[in-house]
Amino acid sequence: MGTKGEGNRQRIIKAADNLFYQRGYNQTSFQDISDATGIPRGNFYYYFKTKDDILNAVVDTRIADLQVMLNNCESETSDAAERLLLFTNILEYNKDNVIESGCSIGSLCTELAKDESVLFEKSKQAFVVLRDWLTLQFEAVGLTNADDLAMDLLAKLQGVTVMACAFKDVEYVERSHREIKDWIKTKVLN
Amino acid sequence: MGTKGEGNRQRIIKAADNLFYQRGYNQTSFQDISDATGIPRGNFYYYFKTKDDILNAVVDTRIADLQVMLNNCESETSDAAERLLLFTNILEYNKDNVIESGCSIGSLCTELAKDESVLFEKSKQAFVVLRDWLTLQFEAVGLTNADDLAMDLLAKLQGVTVMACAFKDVEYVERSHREIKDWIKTKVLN
DNA sequence: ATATTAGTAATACGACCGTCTAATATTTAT
DNA sequence: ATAAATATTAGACGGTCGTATTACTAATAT
Repeated sequence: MGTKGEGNRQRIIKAADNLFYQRGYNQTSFQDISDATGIPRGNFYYYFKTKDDILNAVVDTRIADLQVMLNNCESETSDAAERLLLFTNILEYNKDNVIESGCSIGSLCTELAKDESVLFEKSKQAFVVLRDWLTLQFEAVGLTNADDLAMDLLAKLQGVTVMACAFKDVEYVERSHREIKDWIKTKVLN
Repeated sequence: MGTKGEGNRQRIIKAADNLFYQRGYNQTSFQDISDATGIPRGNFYYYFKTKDDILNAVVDTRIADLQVMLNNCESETSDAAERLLLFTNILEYNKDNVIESGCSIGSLCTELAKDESVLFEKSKQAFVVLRDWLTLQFEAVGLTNADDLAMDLLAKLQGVTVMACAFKDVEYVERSHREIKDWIKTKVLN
């Protein structure tokens, strides 16, 4: 069965993932993906009915990647507070990409929120995964307003990302990362 | 001299302003602006050489509007701390739009950062105006790291905006607005 | 009144978009 | 070996995009 086919499918998704992140969904054409992969446009429709389907697959892989990252945080330590601190490292780990293109999830939601389409709901799913996981961790440290704190932490990360991308400031990212970790510690100690 | 012409020019800018906000820059066509104004496409090029020129004019009017708002904050009170609190009211004042389309400045920068073009630099100017004004206010209350605090406040607003737009949550905006005002108060009292 | 300018409007251009079809090649199963 | 299923490829389709050109009307100045 389609082992070679799956290879091409994966290559299309991976290239689309990068392009959607670096150029935006609407600004990425089939030709762009074709150029990036060497796979002719016509072949895309063997794997995906529409461009929307490609985005669906991209978001699914992004969510899967997130799950892996969250699982790594969980296997690293059983201390929920420590897990939260580990989680925030994505900011510093991806700081170069953040400065260049923002957050892959946040910028996609921001873009698709303006289309009032079903694609926005799909892009939102990645945020839901993060929100739910963060809520669990804040609950695990005994905080009652865990969901609020989950939203607050995500908002902090998104805010830093938007400003860092706008002003192309690496030091600002590093400083903000430290302050976010401090904020987590103060919340957790109460 | 062209009084009627200026009228049409203003109508084009205003319609483009709204459409760029609600649909994004790249997703807004000349046809969309034509439909919104009743002004035929062909007439646009009498006032603007390119679509980029329209965006330039839109950003200029947005900055002018921001200046008016900041001047209102200044004329309302001479207390810089109070001015900062007044400034944050834009979040609650525009909460319906925020939930639907995000921040007009932030989402534009996020979109255009992916084009690596000169348009991004233009869109960034609105952020610069806000950052400079906020820095002045934090300095006026005697804080040494005023520019950092200006960035932090903008990041808070942007973060709340992204999350509020993603989850379409009005109560979250209101709660966050209260917490941002509390944060300003704690910073100002030290 | 008439020449000149300012402003309006219709339309065409080439390029590119997402989509689709049909022909071909490759792999798999019998 | 051959039929069937899987996979690949090129090219055409209609539509829309930003842009440009041209003809037209309204206003202004001499």
